Amino acid sequence: MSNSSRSARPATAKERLHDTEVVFSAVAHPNRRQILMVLHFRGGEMTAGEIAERFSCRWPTTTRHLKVLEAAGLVQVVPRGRERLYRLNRKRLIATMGSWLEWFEKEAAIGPPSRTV
Amino acid sequence: MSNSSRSARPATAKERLHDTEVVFSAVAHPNRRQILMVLHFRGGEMTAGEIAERFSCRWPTTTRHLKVLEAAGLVQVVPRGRERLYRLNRKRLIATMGSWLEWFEKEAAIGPPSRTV
DNA sequence: TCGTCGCTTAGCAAATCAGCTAAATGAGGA
DNA sequence: TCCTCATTTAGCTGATTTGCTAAGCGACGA
Repeated sequence: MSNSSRSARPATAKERLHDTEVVFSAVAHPNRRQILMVLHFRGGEMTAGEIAERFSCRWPTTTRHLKVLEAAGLVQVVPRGRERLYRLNRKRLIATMGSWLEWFEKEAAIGPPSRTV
Repeated sequence: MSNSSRSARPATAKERLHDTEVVFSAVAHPNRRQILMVLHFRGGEMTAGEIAERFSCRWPTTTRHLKVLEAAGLVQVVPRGRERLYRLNRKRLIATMGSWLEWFEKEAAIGPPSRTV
């Protein structure tokens, strides 16, 4: 993740562009959206196993989805014994998608951002 | 498009699910996000040619992106002479993505929607 | 220390996607 | 009528994605 939430300094345009890219790609898949939902509605924290047992696909497939979400900065992992606790990064989800969507809420007057895409 | 904006009756859960799916898939590609942006910041209406000339890829490729956006209900086409005018459906973009995102803004208390994904 | 549990990694196959070129279509103008 | 312009359709190719199974690995309990 090129995520700004890791550093104190505000994100550069390039970083924001990258964030948009990885987040939008991550949420493109229904199972990954579902994982985020489940995670959110179960309090924001679940082990890999708890997540995997809720899906029809095999465990390794879920693992990979989780890796995509992690790479997008939408979840973080905390190893706990032999389990892995996945934690939803709700703030990042809302910030990244929300600020993209906001461009369409303003009336089109000023002109587009320099490729915020 | 299974879009509710076409009929007067409120969308069923199944339709909303489908809408989420096609919209999120459509905005997953950077060029398609860019098309929506350009369209928005140029007033919401452009011909296929005006759109195509802003992109590095060939015209047929842009045409296909436009078809994806159209199938998602994010743009509508109005033939005008030998041109095709593409019109942004900003309301649908905001409604579909916004209402999905809203699930994460509420505190997780009530439980998830019945597979709104 | 040995087996099991929880999960990930490796690697394969099928499907989908995004780019391209070439050809087709349909409206308008000469 | 015939040509050209604006755009789409058809069809190919290579890259990426998503699913799977099998194997690996570290933590824990017996």
